[in-house]
Amino acid sequence: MKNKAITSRDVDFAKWYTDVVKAAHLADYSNVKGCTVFEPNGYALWEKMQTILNQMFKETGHQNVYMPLLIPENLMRKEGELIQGFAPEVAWVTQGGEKTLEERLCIRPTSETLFSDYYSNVVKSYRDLPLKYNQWCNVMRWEKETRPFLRSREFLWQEGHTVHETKEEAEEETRKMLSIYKAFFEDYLAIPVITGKKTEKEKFKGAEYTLTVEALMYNGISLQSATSHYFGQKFSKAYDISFKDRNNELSYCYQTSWGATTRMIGALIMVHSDDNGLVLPPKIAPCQVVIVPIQTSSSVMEQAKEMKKILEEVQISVQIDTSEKSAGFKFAEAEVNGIPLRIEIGERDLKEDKVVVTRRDTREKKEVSLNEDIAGIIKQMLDAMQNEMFKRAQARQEALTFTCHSLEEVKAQMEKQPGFIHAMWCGEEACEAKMKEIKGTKSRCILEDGKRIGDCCVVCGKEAKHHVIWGIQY
RNA sequence: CGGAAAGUGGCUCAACUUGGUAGAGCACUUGGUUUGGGACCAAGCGGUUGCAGGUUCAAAUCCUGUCUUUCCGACCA
Repeated sequence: MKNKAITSRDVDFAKWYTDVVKAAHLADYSNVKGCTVFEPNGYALWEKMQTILNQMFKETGHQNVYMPLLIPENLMRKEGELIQGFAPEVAWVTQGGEKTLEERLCIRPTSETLFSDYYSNVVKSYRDLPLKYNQWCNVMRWEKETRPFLRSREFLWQEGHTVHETKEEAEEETRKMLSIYKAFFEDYLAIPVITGKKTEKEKFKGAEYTLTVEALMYNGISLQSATSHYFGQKFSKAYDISFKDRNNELSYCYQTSWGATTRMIGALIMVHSDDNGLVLPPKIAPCQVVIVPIQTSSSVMEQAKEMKKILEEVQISVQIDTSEKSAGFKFAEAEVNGIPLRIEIGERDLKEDKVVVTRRDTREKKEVSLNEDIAGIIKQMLDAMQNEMFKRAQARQEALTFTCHSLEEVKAQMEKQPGFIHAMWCGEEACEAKMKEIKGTKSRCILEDGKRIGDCCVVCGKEAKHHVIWGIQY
């Protein structure tokens, strides 16, 4: 039976998205525009992402720290390009009336300035380098239009900020973090991504260059999903992060920053979920298996508890639905919440020494005998589901990836079905602006694969410099 | 920030045009019967209609402002 509360994905994608957010109890609206309540299911997903990313960051030598929420205006203004980029969306603290530049405070939209100011105090010698810090925090950007997880005014993220002795080391760090994000998206979120360099217009203001992870949603709209920036010495010179190098000379250090946000939850919804609600890849699902006792008799409950124990022994996360709801209600609830596998145990099964296992993504039911290695079978099913979800997302991305050689082709494609567009570009901003006239098509990233799919810029026809992926973004 | 629509118990909506005691279904609570795809019966709880102001004998209803949500643009993770 269809869940009446969820609009069909193919009828109204935007409505479907917000319906899933609400139906799966991920988030609720608050009284302040763009500030959402993270409900237990939504926050559990974020915690799971944090756990995995933290491990990846720590394995690569990063440490967590915490910087203040507030930034004095004069500190914010030291690096010119950054404040220029963020000025319209910075929220100021007006408590206390008129203030001087030193006294006026803003809520962090990002923390480059705070990290840089701190680094300028602690970095004295090449022996102090590198410093590889990360923080998990909230930031605030005063967005005009907001959507849960995809674009909110307050959002949660991690921002890594590192300082290095050499350009080479900093650039290597920038690349390494990009590859970590790519691995996280593909191996855990089961979302295929493309990576590349942002154009000058699309890069993070204040960076020398920005590397990006771009994903394609079910409806063909692109989502900038994580970024890794190389700063060179821009901030170190503005904030005076200098040190005595190996030749006893004063040098400015090289910096990076990289971040990923709660927007990843939005990506999970828009890539994998369906008209029955959330669908989660097993490796990111806070709860991987729900056991539904059909009856509440003690023999059934005993079997459910036994099953939970067996699965937990092999590190599978399990919940038993002990509510007094009907079986059908529990099935639907487990589905809308996106729990990867559901195990049904009832009187009928006890007699036959079996259970019924259902996969959330395909909704296929399978009978498994209790005489078999049930934990092994469940583990296999989770692995298969993880792999198949990635492959399905990959197939969808490929089906929505097109190559265009003229502006007319881009226009025709974007009006018919948006997606990733491969096209050559001359490097001029004017041509990017022309592309934008087509339903807001923007460059997603410059591919660094060295391939050329043509010699001429898709817009002006002059000599092409870059192979670019274009798309309409969230 | 421009254009459009909406806001009535937790949810979906009715009553608004033509001002006159706020209703229904679902959910929730209690009791009972149930349980293999969103169970059934019975009895209950819950709203001064987003907020503020105005008009009026009287406002969910008319007017003004404001906040929030959704959609379309512009801006952006």
